[in-house]
Amino acid sequence: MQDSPATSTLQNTIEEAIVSGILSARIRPGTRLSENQLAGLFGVSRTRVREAMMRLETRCIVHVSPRRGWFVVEPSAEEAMMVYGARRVIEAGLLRSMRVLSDEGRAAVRGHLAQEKAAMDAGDRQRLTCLMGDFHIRIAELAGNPVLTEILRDLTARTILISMLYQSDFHALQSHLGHCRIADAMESGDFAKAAELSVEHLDDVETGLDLTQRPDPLSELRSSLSLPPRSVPSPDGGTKTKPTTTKGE
Amino acid sequence: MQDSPATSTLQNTIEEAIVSGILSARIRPGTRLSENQLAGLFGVSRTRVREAMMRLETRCIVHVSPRRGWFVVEPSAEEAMMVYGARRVIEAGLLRSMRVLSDEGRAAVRGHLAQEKAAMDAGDRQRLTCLMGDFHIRIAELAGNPVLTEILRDLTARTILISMLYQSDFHALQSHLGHCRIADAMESGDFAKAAELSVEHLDDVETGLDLTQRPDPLSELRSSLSLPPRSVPSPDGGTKTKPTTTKGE
DNA sequence: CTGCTCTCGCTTGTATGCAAGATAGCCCCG
DNA sequence: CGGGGCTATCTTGCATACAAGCGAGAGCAG
Repeated sequence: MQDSPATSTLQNTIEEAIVSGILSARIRPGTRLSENQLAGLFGVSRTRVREAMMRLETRCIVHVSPRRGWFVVEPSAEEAMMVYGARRVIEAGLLRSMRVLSDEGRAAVRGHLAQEKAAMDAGDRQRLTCLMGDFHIRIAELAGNPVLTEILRDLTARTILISMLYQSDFHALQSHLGHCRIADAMESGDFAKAAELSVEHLDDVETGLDLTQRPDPLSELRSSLSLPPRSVPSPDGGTKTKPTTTKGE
Repeated sequence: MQDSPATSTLQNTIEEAIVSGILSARIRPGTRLSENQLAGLFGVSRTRVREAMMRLETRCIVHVSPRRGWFVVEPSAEEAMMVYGARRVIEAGLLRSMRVLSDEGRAAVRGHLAQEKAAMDAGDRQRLTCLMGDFHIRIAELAGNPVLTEILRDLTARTILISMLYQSDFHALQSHLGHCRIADAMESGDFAKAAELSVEHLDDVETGLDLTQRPDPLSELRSSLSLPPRSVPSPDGGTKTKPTTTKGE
């Protein structure tokens, strides 16, 4: 199976280090990723860092502003909606395509929900964010299609960036309950219902976002000057260029 | 403003040239892509070619065999099933998520089907392959989600590679009729039915593949020797097309 | 004639060097 | 004191140089 990242070890080290940093909410959107810094950090030359960056760029996780630097993407409100839309489609389709839930599958889901609950009780928001995203990846995994799993992993990474940008308050309990309901439906073999619940759940999460709070303080100025909304590097709708300053926190 | 404005135009040129070559079935799976050759062809240095290759590699379109070269992927039978599985999930989910079909949408679909028919009547198999893949991309486009469109584009590219490997006889008429049925369901507003038809259609296409005909004639020998399954993509070197050689047709 | 070995050439892998652009800060001017 | 331009510096962009590995083919031994 060629989809798994096992090609060149160190190369993927850089790439996956950043992805895992995002998945665990340790790297914020807009973070600048200096080639030199990373090169020093990993003890390699810029060449390999650049390669990792370009790979991440094709995965829509990182973005380059020419001659200025690499930045972790800050999805716009439109992109955010697209990502959630894509997740709704894929996850619902995935659940609907499932026929049985194996015993290991059930155990995995149960175990995951327990972890969610533990993190919630401990108030560990960072870990919770990570687990909340992982839940959907787990489901994709037990559907047994690595292609889809890979796709959802990247979408989840973007989702986490989105929530770091727009999520004012984290309705952890609500999300957790959503997951539980989905799991219940799956265990009862009603995958159509699980699919519906999944759509609802993603809707809830998306509604919980405050998409009015702009990550780019200049966007309204930009539009009032009728400048191109955002530089769009890839056909899929792009990321914006933004000064290096992250908004104060 | 669909593609890169002025920054990495050439970069994307190499990448998209290869993808479009695959989408139009002009580049066969297993084709060797020499960095030097491509560099000369595009008038750039190997660096940029390598960058394009790595981007394509993260999209699972190209594959590198260390110190031997870059090759267009030759999906295994398992991968082929995974790709079809992913497409079923995504396309069915997509159709099911649609609510209306705009007038332009209907026109686009109709126009596309007409093109299919024309190519079929003309017996232009290459063009037909291209159009057949494009149909699904078109549908994704009119769902209005660029994220999903992008994903499906890459899956379609892989699908075309798969069909070049495993499709012994091309049931063009059957596929075309499948497309027509899906379009009909969409026009009548019955997207659930369109989704079902789409799943059936992809099933048909997949069933039409001869997944027993191995792209790697040595695979059984390899497995009987308990070597790693297919780390070397093109060991036969006989009938495979070479990059600059136009194969007769 | 067959089979082994060694070498040469061609491939990618990686680092480095130089060029170009953008930003920030300074200096000069009004 | 404020503003405009200039330079200094830091960033990426790209090409090139060198290193390392794999394979094909020549040459040689049996």
